[in-house]
Amino acid sequence: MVYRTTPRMAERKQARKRLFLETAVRLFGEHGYGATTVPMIVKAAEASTGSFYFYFKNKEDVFAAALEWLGERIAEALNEAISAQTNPLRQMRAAVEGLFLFLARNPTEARILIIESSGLGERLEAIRRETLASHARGVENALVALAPMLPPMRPAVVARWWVGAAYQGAWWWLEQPAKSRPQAEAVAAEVADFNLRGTGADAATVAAAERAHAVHGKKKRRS
Amino acid sequence: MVYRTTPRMAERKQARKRLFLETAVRLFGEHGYGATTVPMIVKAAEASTGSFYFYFKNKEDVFAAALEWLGERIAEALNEAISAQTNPLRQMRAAVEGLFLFLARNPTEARILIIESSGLGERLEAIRRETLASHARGVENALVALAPMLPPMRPAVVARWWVGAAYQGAWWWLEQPAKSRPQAEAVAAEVADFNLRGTGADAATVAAAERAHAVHGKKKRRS
Amino acid sequence: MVYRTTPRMAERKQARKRLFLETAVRLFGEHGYGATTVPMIVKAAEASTGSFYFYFKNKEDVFAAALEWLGERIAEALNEAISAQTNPLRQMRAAVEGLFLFLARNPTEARILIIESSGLGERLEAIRRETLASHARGVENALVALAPMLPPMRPAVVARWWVGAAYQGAWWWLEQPAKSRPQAEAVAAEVADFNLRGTGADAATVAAAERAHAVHGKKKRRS
Amino acid sequence: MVYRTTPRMAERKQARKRLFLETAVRLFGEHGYGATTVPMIVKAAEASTGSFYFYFKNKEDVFAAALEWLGERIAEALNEAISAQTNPLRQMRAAVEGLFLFLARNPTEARILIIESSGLGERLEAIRRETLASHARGVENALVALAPMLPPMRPAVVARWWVGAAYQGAWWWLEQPAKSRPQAEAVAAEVADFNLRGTGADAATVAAAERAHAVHGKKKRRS
DNA sequence: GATGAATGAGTGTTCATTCAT
DNA sequence: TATGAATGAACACTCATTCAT
Repeated sequence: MVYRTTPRMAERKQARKRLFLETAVRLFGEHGYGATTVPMIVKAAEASTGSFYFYFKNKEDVFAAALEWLGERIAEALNEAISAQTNPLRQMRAAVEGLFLFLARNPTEARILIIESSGLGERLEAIRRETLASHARGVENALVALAPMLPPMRPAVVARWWVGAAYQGAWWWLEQPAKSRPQAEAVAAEVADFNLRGTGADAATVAAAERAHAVHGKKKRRS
Repeated sequence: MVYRTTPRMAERKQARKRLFLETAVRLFGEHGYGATTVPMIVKAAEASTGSFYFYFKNKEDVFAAALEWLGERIAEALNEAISAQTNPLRQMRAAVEGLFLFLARNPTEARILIIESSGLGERLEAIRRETLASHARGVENALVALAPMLPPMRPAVVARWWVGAAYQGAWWWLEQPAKSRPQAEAVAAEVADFNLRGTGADAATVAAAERAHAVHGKKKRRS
Repeated sequence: MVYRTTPRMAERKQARKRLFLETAVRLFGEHGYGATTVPMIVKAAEASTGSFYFYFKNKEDVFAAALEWLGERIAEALNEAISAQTNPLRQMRAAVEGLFLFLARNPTEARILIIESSGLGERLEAIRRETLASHARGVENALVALAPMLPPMRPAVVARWWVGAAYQGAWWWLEQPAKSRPQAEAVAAEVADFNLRGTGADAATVAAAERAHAVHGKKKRRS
Repeated sequence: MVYRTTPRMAERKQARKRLFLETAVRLFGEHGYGATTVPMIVKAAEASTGSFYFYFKNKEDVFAAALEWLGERIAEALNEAISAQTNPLRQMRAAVEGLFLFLARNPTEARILIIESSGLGERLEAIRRETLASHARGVENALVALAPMLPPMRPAVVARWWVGAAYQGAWWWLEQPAKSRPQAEAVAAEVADFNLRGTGADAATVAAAERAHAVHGKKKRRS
């Protein structure tokens, strides 16, 4: 007596949309926005044009959705990495490393965030800006928290090039021939070192932060 | 019996090509490679399609030429900034500041170096890579020269994100509403500080370098 | 869950393609390959550019298809004409007459086989060669069958100019102002006579062949 | 004191035009009318666009000139071949052989006469028609002269496929891989045999013609 | 929901032709 | 005369998008 309409269909629908999205992210990453065509996506997803336009208003729409989805995935990855740490300094370190590692491990998809900065219209640009900004935010907060111990600086700004260095590092890493690449983790640590030193957080500062932290919170992690 | 091309004609030809080039750089910077069409360039240059194809083999060809030309202009600017300094540390600082300022002052054109990283074919990608790499090279050399005074690091790699921070900084700066932007020079200095500290060149190192330098060359510039 | 293409749709599709094909054959025949443009075909077929390229990969592609289609139609006509005869000599005669009449009756389309021999790329040239060759083949077989009664000759070669004469005859006939044209059938017979005599099949041979034939198969047609 | 202007200049001018003409004939033969571009001709002739348009009104104009020039060359060759014979029958034979041999020996150029039958505009078509017709004329005259000895036929028409067979023969010959080609002269003779037999000129007729001829003219030709 | 045929504006590019030098 | 820069119409072809089935 159960009318099985909505649940399974909704599921299917979601799956279909997700399939398009994944395909789109990959193709956009590989070829860029302009050089990726709707026929390409449709073919790669083994679907039909009509189906595509059922789920997305237009090409820009998929790109936006792809961007957002990717942003979420990165945010998740970062949050996980950060929340594993409680000490602000360690969090900062975790943020760069997390970002770098995500980029290094999802190269094609990640490229979507690096390429095509302009000419995509306000809307897309806004989404991308927001994605990048959200990466920076975590760092910014940590910087603010540590401000007393650091040389004077504009946290919002510094956070930006902190992220810039991570991106650039990932880019460089990806350009290396796969066989002669250093360990991703090693490079991630190196970027983090560079950035941490860049903020002026020297050995003494680090030690101080550690101590300060040890006093307030004794615990470490949730389940 | 041979009808030579007069110097005047050659001059005109040069000017025409340059006009196309400048127009192209601007438009590519504004809209990206894919969204800039040949008709757009032609119209903006107030020329004709045929004329365009007389000077350039391809759309790709103009882009390559534009990239190269821009690369040269940046290199010039950097060289000038760097060669005004003799102390390696100051040179490094001059390099970041020079790059940042160039980007900040030639925003549309500079964007060409950031946009559309993939889908442009090997050739264009190679030119772009080379342009960016050449920026990093100056920094790299300085890093090598200072190696004994710095913590261990891969100069080639660090140079990359050094440049990355400058780009990201410029980008951030450009995004700010023009009226509320901080002084470009101030931000440039800030980026330089960040980067210098990032290399581990602390106050002591700087002082040491200054002294070392003072011995060889009877000083050069103001404090 | 699979949405099949209904038979009606398949039918429509076939019809559409055929429409393009017929239009193309006519235009190519009238203007030649180079002077026939895709817009011309599209307009004449009252369709759209996109539609055209939905059915054909290329301009070259339609030409190839047109050539093949025409070849089939001619082959059909010839086979019909030939198989109405059983005596090899009469078959040979039927072949020339059939070819001539086909050309004379489908002038514009037929022209496609004569025009633009070079500069069409290997593929097209191959198709055309094959079409012409297949005409010659029937004649060749008959020549081989009759070899003992004829002067020595290279059947493959002779078959070629046998066909050549038919083409040239048709061409000449088409050039005549429509009103002063002799009866197509009369000219066809004349070409056949010329060709038959050319092979050396004189009155005696013909008679012999008739007799030989009469023995096996109890006659077939009228005098 | 001699003002050397006109004579040498006129010479030069002629040479230039001739150069263009030769180049054009070659290229048209190789690629066809449509696929041969003015730039191609200009480049191959190592001249300039302006120069080209100084000598020819337009592209069609060169093609016409090329056609005419080629026609003259063939006519010359044929006349020479024919006038070496006095007996009409031998002349007919010489005509086919001459034509075949010319085509076989000047393949690229000759192709110009086979390709591109339509779509070239009335004027060009007329020139081409005339060129082909003039080949047929010699044959036609001979046929008329021999009419009493031959079966009834339309000389003008038969002459056309006589020529057709020669063309087709040459075409076939040219298609053969160069190394496995039979001797051009042998094929020429074969074509001539075929054609002669086609006219109904049997052994008896030939002998009669020989005799008739021997009576009137005793001489033969120059060295 | 799904399909794919249909559309036509728009792209990159070529080429015949003109004309100032 | 000779040159080659300049023009713009036209071509082959693509692609985002719509819509009848």
